[in-house]
Amino acid sequence: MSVPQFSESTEMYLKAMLEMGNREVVAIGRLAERLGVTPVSANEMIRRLGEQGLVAHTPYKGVALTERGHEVARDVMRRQRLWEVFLYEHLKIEWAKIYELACSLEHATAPEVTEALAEFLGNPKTCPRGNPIPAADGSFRPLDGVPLSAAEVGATVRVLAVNATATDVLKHLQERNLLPGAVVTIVEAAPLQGPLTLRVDGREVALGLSLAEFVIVKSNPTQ
Amino acid sequence: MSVPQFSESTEMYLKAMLEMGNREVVAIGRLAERLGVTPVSANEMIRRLGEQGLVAHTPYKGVALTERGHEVARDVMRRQRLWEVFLYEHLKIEWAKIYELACSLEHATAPEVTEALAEFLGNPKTCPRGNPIPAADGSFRPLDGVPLSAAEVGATVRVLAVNATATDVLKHLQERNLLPGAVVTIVEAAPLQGPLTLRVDGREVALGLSLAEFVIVKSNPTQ
DNA sequence: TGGAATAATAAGGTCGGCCATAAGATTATC
DNA sequence: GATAATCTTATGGCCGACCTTATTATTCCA
Repeated sequence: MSVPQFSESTEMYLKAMLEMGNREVVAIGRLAERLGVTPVSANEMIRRLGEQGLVAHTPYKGVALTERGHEVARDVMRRQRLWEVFLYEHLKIEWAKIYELACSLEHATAPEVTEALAEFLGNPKTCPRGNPIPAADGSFRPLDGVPLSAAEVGATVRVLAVNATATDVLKHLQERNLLPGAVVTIVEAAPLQGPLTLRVDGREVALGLSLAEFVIVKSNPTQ
Repeated sequence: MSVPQFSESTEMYLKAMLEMGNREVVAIGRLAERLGVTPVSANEMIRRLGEQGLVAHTPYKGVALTERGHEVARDVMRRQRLWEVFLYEHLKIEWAKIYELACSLEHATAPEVTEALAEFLGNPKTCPRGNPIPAADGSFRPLDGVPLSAAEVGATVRVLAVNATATDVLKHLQERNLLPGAVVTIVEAAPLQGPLTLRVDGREVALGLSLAEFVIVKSNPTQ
């Protein structure tokens, strides 16, 4: 009770935009897809968010977070990733489930709880999926990696983070050892948007391109 | 995301009924008051809860939890009080605020998080306000104390629990040292529903009757 | 026993966030 | 430059949970 400065829905839209493009313009269609709503609904919602000064919408071009919206989104993401750390490190909850479970908690978390939690956790810098946690002062430096789907064939790269949010996708990646820290060689890229063939921990695995988008890697790993 | 089997509103109604009367009949007017809604709204909601088999409403008599409703309410209360323990013991959050903050979190807590949290906390039996935490198997024994407002003048009693939920009320009681474990002598009860005069920790304090309702004491304390 | 207080019901309204359908605007591509 | 794909806007509808106002029913108590 009491907490919500912004509605859960508002927070989800803003966080999705931050996750998808930081400050960049995002197509409303993509956003709708990610949030599981129709494009029409997303359009309506974006109009409301625009009226509140949280996003800037350029018709037919896309939508971007305003400074204010970016601030709120960082705060939501901070809460979310702190809860991920707690769920994984302290409650020993299954890695693939923590995003979804933390996502519920984030909207019910008052500022003083967020900061006390951060303190309790020792002010972690990254969540268990490898993503950076925005700091209390709002500073936030996104990872500078590239999606595995964009890495060169033949290259050996290190997984920095996993960007996925759906539990089943996370489970799928975990089963293939595609976790932060993993060292991966891109053996082959099948034509026609076909799957990648990878070597992970000496094992060959196939990975669809759309899944490979979720795996953020560093092109020249420190070996 | 995902969690809510029952709406937040449903959970609040059921929990309030459990807090107010366990399985007993509660007047809809009282319930509405506690939840901060109009009696008309509470009536509507009780009808809906009745249709779902969670409560049994006898017109002009009041409403009581069904077995099913009692079960759900116990679960909500369990989540709530476990979070209270976490917020107080681990996050070091101010005692008077934990009810309200835990209340937000309770509705966003999936079963596996509840149980992992209980484990993490060492399966506590009571919350920081002294109230028992329903067990995972559903067993729940309410306190057998009486409200301080019903204690005899001259008696010396021990505070078992504080039943209040509003932060300002909790703060008020805390400032007067009326916390679980405190030993209190009822010095005087003013006439016409006037305040009680108490001796707490050697200090004389006045306490309005409606506030004294929130303080649950054991009549013959183990000294 | 007759009011006062309380409870219940009815009717109509608001708000947020979603839906479908349909029509029009723009952009991208061949 | 035409057509397909995408985006936007409009209209109307739904649901949950609340609101007000008004009417009727019941209970309690002096």
